[in-house]
Amino acid sequence: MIADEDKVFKALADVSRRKLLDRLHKKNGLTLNQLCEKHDMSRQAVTKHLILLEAAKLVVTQRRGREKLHYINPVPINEIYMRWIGKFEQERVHALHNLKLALKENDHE
Amino acid sequence: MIADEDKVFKALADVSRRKLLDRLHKKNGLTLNQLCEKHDMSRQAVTKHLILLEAAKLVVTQRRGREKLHYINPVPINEIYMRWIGKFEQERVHALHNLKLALKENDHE
DNA sequence: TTGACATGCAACCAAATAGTTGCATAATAG
DNA sequence: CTATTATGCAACTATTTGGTTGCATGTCAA
Repeated sequence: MIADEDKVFKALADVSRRKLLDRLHKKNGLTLNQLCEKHDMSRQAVTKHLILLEAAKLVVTQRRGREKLHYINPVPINEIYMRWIGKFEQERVHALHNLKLALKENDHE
Repeated sequence: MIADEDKVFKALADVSRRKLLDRLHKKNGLTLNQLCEKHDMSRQAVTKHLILLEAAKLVVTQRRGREKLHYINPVPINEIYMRWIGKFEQERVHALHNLKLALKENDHE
């Protein structure tokens, strides 16, 4: 069973949090202050979002002196896909993937 | 771009709505009343959830006389996976690698 | 036609959410 | 040491969310 499926879904439900994940995806290991730049809200608001992302284990953190580094953790998203989304979509996604491969192969000819 | 990415994520954020999708996945084309059975809430609460699922295009409906039939639609979930979740998964190994490096660095202190 | 059944609509309520501000604490640079 | 920087904590607020109840509408069966 997924430990905190609900936490993951709820964490992903907010566009600000998805944007934070996007930023960590582009550049991993950002500090809180770095994550606050380019976001139109207070540092404390960002902190709260990061707390939820951490609780959902979508982000893991590490202290370096007075800084807190944030790293994206893809495992929960993978689990969501494997155990929940997959049950609806697995066959379809695989079919599309195979189709894409086939078309790519065709390109090479 | 995904038309209503936010609506889909928000629709999936509630456990009652995920359970409704589960039930439609097991047996498609259920009426509102059938969906209300086995759920510990009023018919109107279920209706509201179904409205959100419909708005996110996760469920499509069809009238048959005085009944309303509900069908699961896997397309939005597929899009979420392909365009959003996939981009994290592609980098999964890379991200884990960075995390491992960071933790290792911390060890050296 | 009339009563029962299936769904729709609107007003209301409590709790959760997303945000704010102000102050506290801890680490680093000079 | 002291000032600055980076983060943490707490109280407060407005809005959204998930639920309720009551009544209305539309369809079907007897």
